[in-house]
Amino acid sequence: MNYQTARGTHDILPSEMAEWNEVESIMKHIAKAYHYQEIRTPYFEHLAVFKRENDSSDMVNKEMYAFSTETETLALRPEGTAGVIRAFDEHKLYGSMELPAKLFYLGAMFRHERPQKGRQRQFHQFGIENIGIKEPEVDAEVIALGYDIVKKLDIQNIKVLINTLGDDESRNAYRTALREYFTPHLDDLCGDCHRRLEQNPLRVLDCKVDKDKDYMKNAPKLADYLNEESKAYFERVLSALDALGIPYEIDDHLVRGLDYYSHTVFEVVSTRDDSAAQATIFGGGRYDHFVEYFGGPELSGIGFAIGLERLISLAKDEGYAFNNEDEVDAYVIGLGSVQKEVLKVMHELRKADLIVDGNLQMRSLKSQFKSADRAKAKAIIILGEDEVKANTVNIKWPTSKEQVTVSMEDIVKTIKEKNA
RNA sequence: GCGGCUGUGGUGAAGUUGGUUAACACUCUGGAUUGUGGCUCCAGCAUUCGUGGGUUCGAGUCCCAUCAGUCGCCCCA
Repeated sequence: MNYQTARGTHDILPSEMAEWNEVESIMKHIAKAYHYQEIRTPYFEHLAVFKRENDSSDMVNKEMYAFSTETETLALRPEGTAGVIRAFDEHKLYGSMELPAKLFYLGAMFRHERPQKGRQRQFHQFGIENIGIKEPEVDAEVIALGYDIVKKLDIQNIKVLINTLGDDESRNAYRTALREYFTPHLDDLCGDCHRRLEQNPLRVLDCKVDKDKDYMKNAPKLADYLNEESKAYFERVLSALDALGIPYEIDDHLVRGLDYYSHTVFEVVSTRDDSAAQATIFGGGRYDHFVEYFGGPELSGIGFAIGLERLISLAKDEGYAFNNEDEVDAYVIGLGSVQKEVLKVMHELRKADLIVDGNLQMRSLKSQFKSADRAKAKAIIILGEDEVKANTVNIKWPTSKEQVTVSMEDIVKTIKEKNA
């Protein structure tokens, strides 16, 4: 029997938690600054929430953890947006919340892919959804929020890729053109592309298998099928980004894997060489019909998701200094049979809201000092049988080596004064 | 899902054409030194080389399978 984490899953160990907590707190902080509110949806939902008709994405078609009970078919969530929109509609938040509804989420996602660096089967995403208002400036604001997070972690080597898929009219016209164009080449297209041509012809352009074929290069361009409205919308998004000082690159091949997008789509990628194949830090876009799909009104929304594992690993690579907050205000050393007294002293200090550790074994003074060092104690309290008799303790501050003897009653006061 | 590479203690690793006590460094544990440590010195810490089979008189070293990681593809966060 082999007891190890399932393939593509990972324990986050105590030594790593400080980084996670810091990154999560930065993200929550920034989300708050943009006046977003947190929402938590279940880790599994009815399969149908994720697997929607006409969805050609691999994530939904090949990578989902789906399972059945006697009465229902469920799936572990592969992404956050579907659950959030489902909740938004189910609880009719469009009626009770000010629009745009500004929501953020944080949690694990599950995809059955072959693991690699920056790609796990259980991974964590922070994401936001801004639902109900369709204005180019909102799109820019959403991108700015993600950009702020990345910048806050001192990640410099990135670029923002952006594109527009246009509105329904533009995209339909373009789809028709693509189908007409590719149908004569059908025999020459790869298997995935056959499916894509049916479900979402835009993604044929994205195909890496067929990309070098001549007819690919001469394929119709989306830009030529955008109507004036869509072009104007995109222009305003770009000019808003300019106003915010966010540099970007227009990438007309950026289509993105999820089929529900329209208008603005974007992706922020690392430009570091060591980022390997998994360079995308966050990505997202606008969706026009998602809210209706789950039974709500016709509202447009926009959102993105950030991969936490990738973000943390990049922040480290880029030299971001994480705080190590595991130090202790006081460590209590006991000499002789004083365990009970040590316990009492610790108890008093903890009641006073201090972080305290101490030694409850019979151990040599030396090894106890070692433990105190390891606990990064700001103050070391030494308590022996003599002190117990005299109702005092010795307190030593390791950095200054200063030591005082105080009465039991004054420990909390002394520690608080000296540590501050 | 496809192809390549890798897998030795808590960590970084050495291990020659298979040859019998698995180097070295760090960490750790104990002691020198049960009343003031972080230096120094001494001692200890892998019946075993990811796991399971096989070849062989003999396997960490060869073969097969399997698991995991990693790189590329695909996809994406």
